[in-house]
Amino acid sequence: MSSENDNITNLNSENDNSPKAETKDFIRTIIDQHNKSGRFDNVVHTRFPPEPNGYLHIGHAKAICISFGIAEEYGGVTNLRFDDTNPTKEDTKYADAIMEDIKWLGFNWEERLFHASDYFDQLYDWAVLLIKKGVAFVDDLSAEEMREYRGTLTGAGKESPHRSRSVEENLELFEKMKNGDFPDGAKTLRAKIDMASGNMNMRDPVMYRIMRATHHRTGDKWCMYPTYDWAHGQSDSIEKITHSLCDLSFEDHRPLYDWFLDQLDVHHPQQSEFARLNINYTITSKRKLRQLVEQNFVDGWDDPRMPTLSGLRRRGYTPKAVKTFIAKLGVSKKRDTIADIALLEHGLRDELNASSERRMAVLAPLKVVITNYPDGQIEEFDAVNNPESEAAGSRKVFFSKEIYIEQTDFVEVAPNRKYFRLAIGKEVRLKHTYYITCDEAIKDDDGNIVELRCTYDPESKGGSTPDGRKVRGTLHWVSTHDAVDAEVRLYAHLFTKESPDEDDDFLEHVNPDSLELLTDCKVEPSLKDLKKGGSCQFLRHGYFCVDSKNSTNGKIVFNRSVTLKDSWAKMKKS
RNA sequence: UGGGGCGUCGUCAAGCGGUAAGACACUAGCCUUUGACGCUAGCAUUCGUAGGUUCGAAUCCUGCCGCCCCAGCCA
Repeated sequence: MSSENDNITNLNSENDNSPKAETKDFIRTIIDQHNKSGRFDNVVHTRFPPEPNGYLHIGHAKAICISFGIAEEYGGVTNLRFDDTNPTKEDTKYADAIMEDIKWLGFNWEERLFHASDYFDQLYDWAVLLIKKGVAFVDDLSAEEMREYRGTLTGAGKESPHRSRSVEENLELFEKMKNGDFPDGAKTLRAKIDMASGNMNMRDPVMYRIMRATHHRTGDKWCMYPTYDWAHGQSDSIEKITHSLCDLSFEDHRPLYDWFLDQLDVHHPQQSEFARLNINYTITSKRKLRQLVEQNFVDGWDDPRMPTLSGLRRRGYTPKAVKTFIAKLGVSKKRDTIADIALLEHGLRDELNASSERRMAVLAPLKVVITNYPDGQIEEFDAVNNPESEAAGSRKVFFSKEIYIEQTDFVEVAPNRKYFRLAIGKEVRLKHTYYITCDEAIKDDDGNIVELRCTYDPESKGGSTPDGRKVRGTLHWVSTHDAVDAEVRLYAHLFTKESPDEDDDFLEHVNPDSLELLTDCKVEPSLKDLKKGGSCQFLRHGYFCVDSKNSTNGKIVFNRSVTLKDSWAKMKKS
C-alpha cells in the first residue's frame, strides 16, 4: 500500500474534523471515549431534570443547551423530566412555564415528558428491597438530632441508635410510614452506609421523609416522599439515560448515586458535572431572583431586566443569541468564573444587525422648523430598510417643514472639531433627505432650548450635493405631521456591581437606574405595523422590540433590547 | 484533622511533551448618508508557585500556595 494514499486520507479527515476535534470540551471527550469503548452501544440519551418550583433563567439555558445540544450532536435524544419530589415547593404553573421556555430555545423532548413522581411506586419497591438487603433502616431521630449525629466536616458522625433494627421491624415501620401512621417528620427511611465517611452525603442519607402535602400530580396518594438524592439517580436509570449531565454541586453526590445503583444492580448512567453559568451585573440564583420579584424590584419574572428566559424573550433576545452566547462560553469545570454580559449583548447585536429593519425614532424630541422650506409641502423619500440586506427593500418616509430631531443632537456651540452634530452655524445631513444648517435656537423663559430654526439646501436632496462637500454628521428625524407617539423603555444592567451575588445584601446593589421610562417619543409611522415582540433597529440608538405585555392599540411600548456601540459616547468620557 | 473540585491574557477558553488558538473587551487607524456595520493593526517571551525529569514542559513528577463546594427530613 502506498503511503501517499494514507497521507491523503489523513489530510482529508483532518480537514473535516480538526476544527471541532480541537475544541471538544471534557464532556464530549468522555462521550467519545464511551463510543470508542462501546460502553453505551454508541447511544447518547440525556435528560434535563428541572424542579417545577420557579422560572428558568439563563443559567438553566446552559444546562439545557448542554443536555439537549450534546444529545442532538451525537444523534441521540433528551428527556424532559420534572424532579417533583417536594410537593410543598412545586406547582404545575411552573412546569408549564418551563416547557414554554425550553420550546422557545428550540429544543424538543417529543413524547418523552416524565416526572420523578411517575416512579414513586417503583422507588417504594426498591426501598423495600434495600431494607430487605439490610442496607436501609427506619430512623426516629428528629431533624435536629440527626444534624448532631451527622458530625462535622472534619469529624466523623455517630450511628443512629435505631440503625440496628431488624429487617422485619424496618419493613413494618416503613409500611406504617406509607400508611400515614406517623406524624410529619416523625420518622425517616435512611440508607445504611458510613457515618464516618469524609463525604457527608454518604453518612446514612435520608431516602424518605413523612410530609403530608398534596402533590401537584399524585394528589394525596402519598404522605411520604422520596428525597431528591434517592429519586434522582434511579429516575435516570429507569429512563435508561446514558449521560447524566449536571452542575458541579452534584459531584459529591455521585458516589451516593453509584452506591444506590450498585445496591439495586440496575442500569448505570455516567454522570458528568460542569460549572454553572455566572454573568456579571446580574444574578443566576432562583432564590434571589424570586426575592427581586416578591419585593417588587422588578415587574415580575418576565421583566425585561431579568436574566430569566421569559425576561430575555420580552427584552427582545432571540433563542439564537442565547444559544450562541452559551456555545461561545464553552463547558468547563472552573467553578468561579463570571462571564461578561458584553458577550451576550454582542451576540444579539450581531444577529439583529443582519436581520432587523432600520427605523427612525426620536426619543427626546426637539422641534426644528426649516424656514426656507415651502409651507405645507410634503416630500416622499425612499429609505433603505437594512443596508446589510438588499432583500429587506425600502420604505417611504415623508419630509416636511417641521420635524423633530434628538435633543442630544444639538448644542449651541460645537465643543471641538470632532463634534459632527448640529450647532448654530453648523451643517448636518438629515438621513435620507437634505442638509440643514442651524441658524437660531429659540428658548423659553427659563433658558431651555425649545425649538430650532434651520435652513435647508435644496441641492442636497437625497443626502449629497453636486459640489461634493463633506458633511460628517447624519441625524435621524421624524416629521411632525405624521409622527407617532410611543413609549420607550431603556434598560441598563440590573445591578451596579459586577458580582452582586458575592455578598448577602445583594439587594443593595440593585441599579436604581436600570429602567429609564421615556413617554414622549416620536417615531416613524411605519412602526405602527410592527407586531408585538417584533424587533427593529432605531437608527443610531439600538435594537428595540414591541413590548408584548404593555403595548396597546393606542400606545406602542418599545423595549430597548441592546444599544448600538457608541464610540462617540466613549470619546466624550475620555 | 475530612471529602470533592479548580488554578492559561481584563473576561470566557483552546492546548494533552515540540516551543501559547479563538472570541468578547480594550487601544490605534481606515471606511462610512447609522460616530452602527465593515476593514487593518496592536494586545500572555508566558501558563498559581518552587524544584525535578527531558535536547525540549502550560503539558510528566514532587512539594508548596490560592480559590470554590459539601454538615437540608431542598433540589
